[in-house]
Amino acid sequence: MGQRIATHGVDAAPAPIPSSNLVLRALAKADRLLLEKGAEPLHLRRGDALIEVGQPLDALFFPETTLLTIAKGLGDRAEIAVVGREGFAGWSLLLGAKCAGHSVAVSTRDGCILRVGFDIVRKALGASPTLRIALLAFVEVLTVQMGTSIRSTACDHLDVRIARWLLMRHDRVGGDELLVCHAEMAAGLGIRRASVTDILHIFEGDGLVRCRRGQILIRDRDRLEKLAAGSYGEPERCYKALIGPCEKFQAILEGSQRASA
Amino acid sequence: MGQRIATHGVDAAPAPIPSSNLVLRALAKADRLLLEKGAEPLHLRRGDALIEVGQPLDALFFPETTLLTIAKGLGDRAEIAVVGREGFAGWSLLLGAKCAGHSVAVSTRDGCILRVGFDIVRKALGASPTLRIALLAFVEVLTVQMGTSIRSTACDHLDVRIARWLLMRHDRVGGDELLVCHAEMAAGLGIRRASVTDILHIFEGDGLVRCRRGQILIRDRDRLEKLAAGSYGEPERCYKALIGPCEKFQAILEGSQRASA
DNA sequence: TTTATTCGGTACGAAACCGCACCGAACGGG
DNA sequence: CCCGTTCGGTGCGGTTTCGTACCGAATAAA
Repeated sequence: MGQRIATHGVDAAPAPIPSSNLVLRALAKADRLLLEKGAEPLHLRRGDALIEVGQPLDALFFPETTLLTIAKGLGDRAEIAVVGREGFAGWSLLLGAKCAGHSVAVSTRDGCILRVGFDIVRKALGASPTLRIALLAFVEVLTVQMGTSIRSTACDHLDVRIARWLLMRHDRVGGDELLVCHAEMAAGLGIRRASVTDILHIFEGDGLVRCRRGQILIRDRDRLEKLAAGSYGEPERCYKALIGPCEKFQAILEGSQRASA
Repeated sequence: MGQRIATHGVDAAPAPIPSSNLVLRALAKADRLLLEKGAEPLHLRRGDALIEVGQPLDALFFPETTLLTIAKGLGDRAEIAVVGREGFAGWSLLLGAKCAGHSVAVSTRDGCILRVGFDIVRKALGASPTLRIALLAFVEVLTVQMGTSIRSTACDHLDVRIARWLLMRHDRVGGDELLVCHAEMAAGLGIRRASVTDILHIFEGDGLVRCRRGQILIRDRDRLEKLAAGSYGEPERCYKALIGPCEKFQAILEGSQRASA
């Protein structure tokens, strides 16, 4: 609730070109320039809200070094997707919506994001048929991710759901360190904070993770994947097939995000 | 499973034109004809599988008098969406996917559906820019529906989830009669069959529904909506805003679906 | 009509989670 | 360095939901 609304344009750093966003990187050079030219780089802080439910949508947001949490609901707010620099937020715009059906907020340390106003997007889409195809591919990945979430939430026990949550974060962050508190995880998953603590303890006892205050270190990714088997992996394979190689989405280029300390 | 794979073309009834599918009806006349001309009407039976996970996608399916269940998962299969004649299945094709990421099956009494092969769709999309916009609008509605499902599944108790399930079916069916068995509901929701039975009894005691074997009668829709408040309604409002009026998706034209008895 | 199958009613112990609440430790701001 | 705040560890009773299983009734098939 004490969420700052992102103040567009403030802290406008020099535009990082070429962007490190993987969707932009996967574009044909001409298409990429169409978007990057009109892009407005924003420096955001953890907790900043980019999109609030019901507000008009007017831009796409391409994370550079941030992680975005897409959430839904007023009282009980639950995460419906997580987007790092392998994707973008605001896709509803491409599908014809005028207002946001969910909220988007920054959920990692401070970082950068590219904002592309919709007038620019529209013009670019008009100029390039291949651009639309590329952007819609990520929407497909998202629907797969959401479908997997539904199934997992409905059928899986908390340990599996938490493992999945950790893996998805891990994919989208440089290094093995996740900066989250248990309460944040619990809210995203729609469960008790204490349940998160309990299960993380079990994970820690098994050597899967290592926890400190506000931080979780991933120590044995393979076994986490094994634990989440059936509920993890499909969206990632889908991404690879439609957009490009990912492994860990962050592994492709490292080193450009150690600027916050 | 004992699912029949749909045998395309068999039982090809005379093409019902204009279609009773609401997405097609909402199209501009020219756009609609583009699709309907190449449409192949299929008569399907309950349980028929239209799309199986991993198989190549090659068509869109516009329900006329059927209800489609979109499901995900191998062992534990859960419903991720339900589509009646207010929408269509196979949307991943519009987003660039070549293979199905989920399964689609018929889940009401026998009925009709229009199959439009993707070569036709592609040609039509090339010829009409407005057609793409119209079809993508339904994808937006679907993402909203899926997001709502995630939140509901994560945060709501079973009675609310079941109420939501009933309402969504009721919206997409002519009349107040749902033809489902408890086991089917349970599978879709990823819960126990006995839990469904128990909660339906409570609903029945409150006068919300009336149950017979393989059938549920909706008796007090208003109170069902009140019960599901917060988890029901948003996708429907979204539909109205993007595609057209709906109220109950079936209320618009009645009478054409009493042909199965 | 008879028979096989599906469907729903019911029960009961066990497990998973929840709600709540308390408390110390770690951390950040003054 | 002190103090207010956030974060995590922990406990416990209470629900909710599960797993499983059995059995009669309704229905479809023979």
